[in-house]
Amino acid sequence: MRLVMMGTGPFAVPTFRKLYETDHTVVALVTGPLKDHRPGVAVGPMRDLAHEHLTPIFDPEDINSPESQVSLAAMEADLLVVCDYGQILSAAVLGTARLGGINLHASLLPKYRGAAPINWAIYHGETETGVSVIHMTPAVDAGPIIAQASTPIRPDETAVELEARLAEIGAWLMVRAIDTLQEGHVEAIPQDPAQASKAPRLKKSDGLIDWNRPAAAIRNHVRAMEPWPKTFTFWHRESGPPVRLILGPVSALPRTPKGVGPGTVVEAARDRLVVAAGEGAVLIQGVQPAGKRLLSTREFLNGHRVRPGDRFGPEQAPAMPLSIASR
RNA sequence: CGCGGGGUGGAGCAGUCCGGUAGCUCGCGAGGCUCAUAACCUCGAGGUCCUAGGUUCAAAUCCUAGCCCCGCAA
Repeated sequence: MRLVMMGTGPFAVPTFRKLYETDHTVVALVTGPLKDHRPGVAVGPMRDLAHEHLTPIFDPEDINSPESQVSLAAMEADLLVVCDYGQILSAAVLGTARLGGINLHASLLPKYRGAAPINWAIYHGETETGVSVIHMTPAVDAGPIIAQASTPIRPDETAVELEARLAEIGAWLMVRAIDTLQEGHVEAIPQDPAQASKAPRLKKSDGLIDWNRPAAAIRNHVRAMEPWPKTFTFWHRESGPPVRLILGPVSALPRTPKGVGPGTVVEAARDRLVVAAGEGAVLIQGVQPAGKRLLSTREFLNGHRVRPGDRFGPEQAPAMPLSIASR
């Protein structure tokens, strides 16, 4: 079949690579426009792969514009293979290929529809997720499911690690789906809207830690927000403005410190930095101060006088120890 | 010219505004204490304060130019 690959981000790379190992023809790569044209800026693995195989690149600002549709139609594709592309395709665009488009989505649809399914799955403490290949419809991530595969989420797996695994599984699933499509007999299963949930694109503010949540939830938060926006909090000192800290790896400690409110530093010595959470406590194993690289807790504490009793929390509202009173 | 932070013994930082003896927490070395220790005590080594020029009696600190590193830009 004549395939048009549509993808931009790293999640699409394994799928794109695998297409070249099939008997199908990759007619073109459709990808996001280059943002920074300065020399020396990497153009990205998707473009590199296309160059390597002498595949033409099409990178319109707006894929749904009439001009873009004309260009797509001229490719006379059988199928649009879409993965981590970044733009929503109109019905007209989907119609430019004989069989329409299929999309690889990194969740067990209908759960976690949207741009950041991996991150939100980890954030919510899911122990299993997967990939789905759907037939594309104008409603985002809502088309009938052609193929699906699940995988467990390891307890300490970060979003980056999970994404890499799912991309590989997804590439394999995509190729299988394409082959079944070619054979013509596809039993696509409609999604149950009642089971649907949302996984919206991440915002920087999604990285702000809420120390009132249980320690285990904070740990999930930290591993979910990789590689962006990361999780951060503010260290409120006796003197000077609050310092923004990006958290490195953290562990959840089961014991809830007595007599202090969530966000209070309960230990700050050597290589141990422990902060009270709403339930349990969080052991911070690495810290990145604003404008600095990631420091081990030991390095950080050598240079910064964090003391037990200091508060971690949002930038505003020091939220003086609300409850010296014990629980 | 995208925005911002920074360059001070091996690590992380303070000192810079307001020029005047190189400081803190560690690490390293020697010794001591201890049944013992990542604990504690004593002593010690180790620094062109990024570079070049300028101002000055005197520059880590002020002025000018440059180099390099990092974070955020989704």
